[in-house]
Amino acid sequence: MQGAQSRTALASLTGLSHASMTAIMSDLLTQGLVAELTADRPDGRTRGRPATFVNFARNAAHAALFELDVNRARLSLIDYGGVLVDRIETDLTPTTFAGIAPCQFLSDRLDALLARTPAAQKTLRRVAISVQGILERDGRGLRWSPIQHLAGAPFATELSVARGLPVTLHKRGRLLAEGARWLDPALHEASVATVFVGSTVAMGVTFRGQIMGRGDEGATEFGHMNHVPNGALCRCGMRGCIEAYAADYAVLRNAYSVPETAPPAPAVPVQQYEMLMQRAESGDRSATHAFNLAGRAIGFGLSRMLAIYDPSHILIVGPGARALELMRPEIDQAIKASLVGSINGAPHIIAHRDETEPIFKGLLMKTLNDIDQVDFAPLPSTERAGTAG
Amino acid sequence: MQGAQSRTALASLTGLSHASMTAIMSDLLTQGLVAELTADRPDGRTRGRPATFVNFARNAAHAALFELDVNRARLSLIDYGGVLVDRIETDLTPTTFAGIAPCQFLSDRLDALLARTPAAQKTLRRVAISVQGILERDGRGLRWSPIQHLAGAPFATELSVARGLPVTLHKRGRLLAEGARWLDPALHEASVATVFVGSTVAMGVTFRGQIMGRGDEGATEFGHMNHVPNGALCRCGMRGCIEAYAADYAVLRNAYSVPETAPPAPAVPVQQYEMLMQRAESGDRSATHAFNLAGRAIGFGLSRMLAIYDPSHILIVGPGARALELMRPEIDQAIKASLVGSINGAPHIIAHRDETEPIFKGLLMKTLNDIDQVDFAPLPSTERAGTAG
DNA sequence: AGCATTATTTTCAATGCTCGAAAAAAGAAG
DNA sequence: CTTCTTTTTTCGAGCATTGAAAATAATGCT
Repeated sequence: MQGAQSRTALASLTGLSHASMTAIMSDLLTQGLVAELTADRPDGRTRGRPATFVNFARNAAHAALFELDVNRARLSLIDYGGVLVDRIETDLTPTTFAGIAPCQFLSDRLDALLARTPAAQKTLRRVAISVQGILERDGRGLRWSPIQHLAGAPFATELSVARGLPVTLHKRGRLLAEGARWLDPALHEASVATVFVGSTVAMGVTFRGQIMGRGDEGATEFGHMNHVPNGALCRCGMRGCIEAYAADYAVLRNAYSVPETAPPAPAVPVQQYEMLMQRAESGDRSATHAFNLAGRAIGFGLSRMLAIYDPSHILIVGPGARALELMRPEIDQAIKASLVGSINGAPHIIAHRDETEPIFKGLLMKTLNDIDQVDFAPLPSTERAGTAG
Repeated sequence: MQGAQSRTALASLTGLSHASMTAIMSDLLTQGLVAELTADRPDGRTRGRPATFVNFARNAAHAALFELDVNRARLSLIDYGGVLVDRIETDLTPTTFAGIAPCQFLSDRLDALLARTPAAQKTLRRVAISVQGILERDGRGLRWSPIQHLAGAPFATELSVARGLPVTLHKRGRLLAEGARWLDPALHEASVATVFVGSTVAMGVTFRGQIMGRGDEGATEFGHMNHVPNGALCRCGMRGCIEAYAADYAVLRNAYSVPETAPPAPAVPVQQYEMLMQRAESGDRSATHAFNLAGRAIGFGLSRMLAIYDPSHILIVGPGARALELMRPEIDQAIKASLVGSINGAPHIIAHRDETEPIFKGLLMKTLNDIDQVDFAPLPSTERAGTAG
């Protein structure tokens, strides 16, 4: 979504008439949600009345986006135009949240961020947090998370009270789905499964453009789908999950022939995981074997998913996306051993290079949408979606 | 959907105003799609202006519905009011379609049906066929079916040409989903997984009232989800499918200790399957063991499904629904061994007594809807759905 | 400079769907 | 025969949307 468009372009993009577009835009202009760009853009067309471009008014609102991962916390300040204004990154360790309450940690980062951009303080509308794990049913806290000491306290509610702002919690898998829709216009209304492979294995799923999962905050637990009954020990405490074969810690464990019932490492440094890939790419037997096991787990998982849900696109994102080619033979073989795979053929599985973009994009779009839907209440929901093309 | 309702009732049911309801109904009345009932119904209310009930005009259209199963073919004539007018049943054997082309078989039954109700001939609008197996992508034929000799010929197209009528082919799993929505108003907008257990294992899935699957005719292949790599031989030719443990032929095979790589029986008589249940219910060890294996396969299948899709309701239908209590311990145990199951608890799984009703109901509603949407083109789609309550 | 050309944007009257309120209708109760 | 109750219809208004025409703002050509 880059919204600098002429009214005519928006009209054909949304399928509305020019007349409607004028009416809607004059509404939004008086509300101060969009602005006309005076700077005439150097685009090819010269004849005719020059188009006046409209865009979201960047200062109409700001939002703070936290992305919490096993080894890193990232806080981004974005404006209503979807532009990244500022960003703070912090390393996390398995003991971080043993030393500081999650709410306090988040509040401190937020202070630091706002200190650098004081102007955003007045227009800050929302805080959104991306987490891994299983959310409470009400979406206000975590029941379980691979990030140590994070589950338990309802830190979203605490932060909301402390700051007097709406704070939303989003499962990473769900944001993957949201983000994938915006990576490519072709995916926006398609059925897409987006698989994250890295410190965890997660999946976001859209079905004809709708994000699947129970309730508004639902998501899948692909990483914890059973692969082998009573199999390898997973971080979640269960045995035989896909993640226990395909996440970074699992590949590490298998590459070094650690028994698969050994407790998983709480966090794997990025470099170590990258090194494993290099070793496998250069032919190292034990590393290759570990990635084969990972591919097999993902392959059977996908084959089982295909029996229920048959997306038009399968994307692999995250640090593990680089290892897709190492895993592909096993993935293909597992899928071919199933009826759907043998009849429909293996689906197209593609790796998306930038691991963090889908999650950030998803968080960003979801939050801007929340601002539109909730904070700036009665707007036609088609309007922001229309700028996708 | 029983449409005999007063305009006032319909208004509150649909949420539309009385004024709109009057307008819509007068439209439909002049189009001849609905009729007013003159027979005053003996309902409690006496005071006030008596309500005039409106209902679908039964003679506005008719449809012929085929339900093809492994051992039986059933043809039903229904009218626009959704009322069953007549029905013909025919036993099928694995050799039936070796002797007669599917199109010819269907056409013969259709002749027999129409001979008994000649009045329907003029208003017959559509033929709809419920089948098992995997459809071609265009939905006009079968790639594979457990019904012997049925796959291959594009008999839907042939019949359509021969009769000059639209003929649609529907995967049974999909109809399960459609039918389940109409079994209970509470299910209509819910997320429901409906599992058929009997001569096959099939599943229909709705997500917030929408039926899932690729394209308009998509459905799931739950029965052919892999349960155990390289496991029992399935009718589909693959190994380790859930069906190869949980369908009637699989239970039979396991109960008699036939090796699980032995070719599946092409059809199992209903009585034999019922007898197995009785033996298991009265404590027979080998029968109990066979149903345990079936429960385990279904349980792991559901647990794997839950990792991706978490429905609010799980229904078990079909002949095997009677055996649910035999299978439930293994189902529960398999689900409890997964992260989602252990955190969210085992979902509510309920058996639906009448096995054929969901499929027939689904076929009926889908076909009536097709008549509305396609044949009586530009009607507001809310109108029929509104009569659900 | 003046006019034709081109493309964008706005205006305007009309359409279609919806609604709330009031009115009309059809009986029962008193 | 009047009053009451409930259903159904009528009526005018509101609202989002549209196509067509008009207005606008530039360039290109003579």
